[in-house]
Amino acid sequence: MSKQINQSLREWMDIFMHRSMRGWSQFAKSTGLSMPQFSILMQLHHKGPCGMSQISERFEISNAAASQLAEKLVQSEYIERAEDPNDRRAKVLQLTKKGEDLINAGVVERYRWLDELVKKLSTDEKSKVHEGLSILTEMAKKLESRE
Amino acid sequence: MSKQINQSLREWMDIFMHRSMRGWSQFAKSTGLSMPQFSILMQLHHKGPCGMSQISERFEISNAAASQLAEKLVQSEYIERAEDPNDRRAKVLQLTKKGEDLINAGVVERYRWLDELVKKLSTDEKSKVHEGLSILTEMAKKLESRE
DNA sequence: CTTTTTAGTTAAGCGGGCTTAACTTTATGC
DNA sequence: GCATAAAGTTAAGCCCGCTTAACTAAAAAG
Repeated sequence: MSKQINQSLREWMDIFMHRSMRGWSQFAKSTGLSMPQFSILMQLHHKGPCGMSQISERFEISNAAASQLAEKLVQSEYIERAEDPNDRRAKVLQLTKKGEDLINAGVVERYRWLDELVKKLSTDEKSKVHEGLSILTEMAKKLESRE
Repeated sequence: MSKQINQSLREWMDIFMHRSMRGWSQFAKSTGLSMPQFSILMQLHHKGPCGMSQISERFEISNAAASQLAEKLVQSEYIERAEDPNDRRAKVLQLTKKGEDLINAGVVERYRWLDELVKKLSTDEKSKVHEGLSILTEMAKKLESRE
């Protein structure tokens, strides 16, 4: 059984990742942002506001690099860089509305394929898919919260 | 129902994509390859051997860029660039064993998280997940083959 | 209160990806 | 067969991300 499920997981990832990876980088390009810049936006969207050092840690780049990337995103008004009230050395980076909108547009575009896919499923299939994914998501969240 | 399933799909993608995107780019970096170079390997792995023009089409870059990237991958022995026997202008790019091994190592590393996740599931949950994913994968393949 | 550590910025310089443009070689259309 | 189109390659030049190194400013440690 474990083999079967691993098999099906991998097959799915293979297909899915291919679509989404290429999709995201093309979307990023179409907005004029580089992948590193875009990834920072994604990250802020996913994990919420954070400081400069968190960026450099998560992306494994130097502090200087993070600072420079952030600067460009501030210039293009996708993020806001404010002073941390609790520590005046630190900054708080967060998405502006423009930034949020951009990511959401990307999500919509990216999932169009999935919507098409779902449309083709029967009601019964849909509910099975839903059930399976809910289980995965639940567990993923549980694990993530523990890290 | 359609709303529910879309919801669960998106939640899952959100989590999953975050992990895998960051994961892949870090893995690529650890191998010394740039993302564009690495993406080409992924692509060859996923879609099999192809010509130079297919690369430039799929990645939406110029022919020159594709050629230069391929050159580097040939140098580092991740791919092989042979003359197409049917058209001597064209080339056939394909992964070498070294290239295959690299991608597979990446896959293993990337899915370690998933394996952990699956381990935590009960037998019943596993079979439900398996069922759901199989349905998705089937349909995805059907759609893909039609493009 | 001084020393040290931490957060971030700035600038110089390297390497990489990408584009355009000029070119070679092979296939196709007429 | 000759002109044209197609597949790749090569080189020049640009922009970008990244690193190191030197610096500022604020917090923590003593």
